[in-house]
Amino acid sequence: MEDEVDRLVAAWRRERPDLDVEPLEVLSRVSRLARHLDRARRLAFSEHQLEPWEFDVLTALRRAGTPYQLSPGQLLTQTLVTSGTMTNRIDRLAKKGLVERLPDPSDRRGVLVRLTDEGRDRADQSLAGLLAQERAILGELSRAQRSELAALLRQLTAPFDNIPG
Amino acid sequence: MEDEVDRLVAAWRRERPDLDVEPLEVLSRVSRLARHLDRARRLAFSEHQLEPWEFDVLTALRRAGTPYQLSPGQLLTQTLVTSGTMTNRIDRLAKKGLVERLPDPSDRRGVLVRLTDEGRDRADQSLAGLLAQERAILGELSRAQRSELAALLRQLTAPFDNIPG
DNA sequence: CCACACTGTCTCGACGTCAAGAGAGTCGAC
DNA sequence: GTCGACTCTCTTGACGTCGAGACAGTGTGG
Repeated sequence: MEDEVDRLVAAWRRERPDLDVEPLEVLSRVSRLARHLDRARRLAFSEHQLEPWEFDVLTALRRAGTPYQLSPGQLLTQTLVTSGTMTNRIDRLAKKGLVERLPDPSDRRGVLVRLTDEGRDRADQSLAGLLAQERAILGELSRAQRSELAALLRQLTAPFDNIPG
Repeated sequence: MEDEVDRLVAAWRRERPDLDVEPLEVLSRVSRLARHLDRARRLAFSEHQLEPWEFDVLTALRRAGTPYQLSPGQLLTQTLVTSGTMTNRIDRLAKKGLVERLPDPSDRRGVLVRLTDEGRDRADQSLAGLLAQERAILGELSRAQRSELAALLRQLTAPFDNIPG
């Protein structure tokens, strides 16, 4: 089945036959798919009265395991936002009672963000919802294809995740 | 090589061994990679004094071929933004002299957005820059792997692009 | 020919993000 | 010890996006 990127690539080949636009076949699809996923996630989370950004922060803390706390800096690397954004997110989640800020006992510059009990429940509930939705989207692919796809994507993400930039 | 999603998935398996988090192997990588790509594109375009959103609109018009014009509605489906956003983008591009608004002769509700000569030049220049950068990112993969990856991604994007949602 | 539902674009206010930089605290070299 | 480079978090102001709705124009069924 044809998608929007097929049309996009065909158009470039007509308009700029001098250029090799093959990279777009992969990376434009990644960008567009991510955009579709954002929209789908927004819808899925609205049933739990949760925004995607709230989910990202709460689940990062949930994954950390007891006592469910991380520094703002650790949250930055997991969520790929800037520090100003993270300060703002923590403020709002704290106001809603889903996280709390504690001083870091071992570094007085530092802060620890800890999940409250309610925050933990919300994280657990919405993760289940997200997985259900993602499974539906991936229904197109066989198990073997999914693992093939994951492996190829890992090759592209690893440099970004390991050489900080 | 391990990436951040490997760590994320391992953490979930430890914290929530009752859940099957395999879908994250694919879709979390897509979202994170898109975020890294956004940052990289922002950097690449800054050499051309162009924002990513400007690139998206100008190249959509460029791809349309002479006379390089599309309706705002057509631009929406290509760029995956809302109509309010597109109005705003067209305003700003028009103020910079890169596009102009013309009345649609066949529908008096409608508008046609047309690329100016300068807009066309900027689109052409920055496309070349983007492709160079993307080629560097994809250097990790062989030609066969890239086409395998493109085919798998197409299966996921096609439903979104064809069943409007 | 005239309702009436629909389409295409724009307006508006609220919101989240970013980049740049400030301020407090840490730690190694000397 | 203490100077200076570095790290960590937060502040600020500008900016872009979104969602909801307004409005003009279209075109179809009765």
